[in-house]
Amino acid sequence: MLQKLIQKLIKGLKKEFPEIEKENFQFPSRFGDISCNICFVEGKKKGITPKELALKKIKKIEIPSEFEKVEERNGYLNFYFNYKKIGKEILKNFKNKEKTKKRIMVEFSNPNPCKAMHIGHARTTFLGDSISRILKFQGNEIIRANYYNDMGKQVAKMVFAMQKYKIENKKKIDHELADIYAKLHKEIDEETLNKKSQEILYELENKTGKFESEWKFVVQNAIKGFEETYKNLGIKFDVCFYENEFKEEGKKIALKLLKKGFAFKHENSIVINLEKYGIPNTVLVRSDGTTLYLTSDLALTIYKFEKFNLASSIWVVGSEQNLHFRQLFKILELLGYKWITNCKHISYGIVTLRGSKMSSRSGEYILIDDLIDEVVEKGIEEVKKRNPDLSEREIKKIAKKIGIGALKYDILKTDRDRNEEFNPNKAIKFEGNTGPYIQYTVVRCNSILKNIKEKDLEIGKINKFEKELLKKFLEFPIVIEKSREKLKPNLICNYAFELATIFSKFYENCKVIGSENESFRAKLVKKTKEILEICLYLLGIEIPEKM
RNA sequence: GGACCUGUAGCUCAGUUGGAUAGAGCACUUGCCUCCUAAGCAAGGGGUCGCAGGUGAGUUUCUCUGCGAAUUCGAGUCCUGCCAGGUCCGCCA
Repeated sequence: MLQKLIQKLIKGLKKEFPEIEKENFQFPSRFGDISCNICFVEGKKKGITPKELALKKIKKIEIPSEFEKVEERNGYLNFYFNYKKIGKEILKNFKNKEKTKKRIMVEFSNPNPCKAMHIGHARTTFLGDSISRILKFQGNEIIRANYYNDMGKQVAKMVFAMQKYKIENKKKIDHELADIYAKLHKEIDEETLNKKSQEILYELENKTGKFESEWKFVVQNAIKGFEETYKNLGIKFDVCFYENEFKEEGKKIALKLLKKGFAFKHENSIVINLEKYGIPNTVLVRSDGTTLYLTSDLALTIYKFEKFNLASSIWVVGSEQNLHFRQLFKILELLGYKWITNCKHISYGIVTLRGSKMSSRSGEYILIDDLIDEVVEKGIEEVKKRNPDLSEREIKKIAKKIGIGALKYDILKTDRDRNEEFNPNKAIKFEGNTGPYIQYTVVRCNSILKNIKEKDLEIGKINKFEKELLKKFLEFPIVIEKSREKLKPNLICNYAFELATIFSKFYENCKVIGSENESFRAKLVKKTKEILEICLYLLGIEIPEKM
């Protein structure tokens, strides 16, 4: 729709400005509805100031009927929409164009079975969920994958901890495991810990049966704990991978790399040679024959493409693993896999708490589960205040949607390239630029629509609040497109908040029910609701019926 | 030391392809519920956009046999250098 409008402008301006193209236009613009900088470009060439040129040309310009007027200001041409004419078109349903229908795997969350999930994990989990939704909305077939690193040094340490400490079953099991993991690091010196865990890992990886029962206990219970958390958060996966299943195949690949001359032996370990590509070398197989995370990831990635016939594969993993993915992709390229060009690492900055990174070792972290409890508790309080007649069950249901919505929005609204300072007090706020504010706006929309009968659309005089809404609607497809392209959910947050703010102003100033412009205003309400619903859906946030 | 990311209001963050007078939220001050939900709206103060320089006789990139093409009126946005913070450069994941 916007493209069409700009094309019409270009057609109208072509006679006076032969070189004009769509890059000369800006939407949205702070001045007018669409602004145009062509006079700066052509003025320069002709040696005339933009203002002079603009004033000279402005009278000769033909403006299409979709526009009401054009103004010169500081050398810019500012165009104003004829909202009455284009209103109906804007209010039509948003259609998703360019359905791509590719099969894409999105791997995210990947918690370690010796750390209960903390806020750091929330970022990959919410980002992964949202990115999956954004890609699915485009028409793609998405396979959501979770990868459990159930076979590595951390897990070996955990097994060691199991021998030293008792599980008391007083807390959620994954929390208790996290506690003894932290305790282990506090009480045992690093050298002993390393030595001991390496011994355990050797037995586990070679499947000798030793330590197997402890290992199973740790992994199964940790995952059980995670599943409960996912359920609370409304996060689902289509497939789960377990690192232990890719160890053997990984080792074979390492040997193949060795044979082909891409890797070399160093003191009995196998090292991949990437230096000539400007990437640091790294070990694929330890001297004792055990393998590393990268090694199994090689096998897993090949498996993904072969088994699922993927068009593309995406990993939502923190920026601390940027190098890992460069290495992974380079090695697969060396092995000749063509699909490697369709692999993408979506990285994000760390979540910090009071300026420093959270650490499961030190015990300095906030658990997602604890935060969920807190935020739902607050939700219950707030819902009760406003809806004292509802049943306890009803209240809790609503409170959960609001609380978890607040949490997800808080994490997602920061650009993923940045580190994110997490403030628990802010994350459970329900006012301002928050999830609940957006939810509240939708609930208000519904509350109006409930009391109104749909009539034929008639557009009368349009005031500035109504214009602002129409203009914002026009921006929606651009935002969707951009968030897809960059895979950045925070762009959706920004837009949703801006739209909700514009709507709230409209709501405050324009009575809908029983007004002269009822049919038109009702349609604006409906459209706002529809767009915000899509935004919240793409962010993975549910909408309560009441608030 | 090298690679990547970040630096915008007291705090947390937006800022489109370079575009006009740099914006929110929180916090603080003050108004607004007989009226579609006050989780809202209205008003107010608060800024060296880390610092410095550069952007058509130049530099960089692309392309070609050579010719050539792109990039400037305007920088928070692009380029270079410096400073500060973060992450990684483990036989961790």
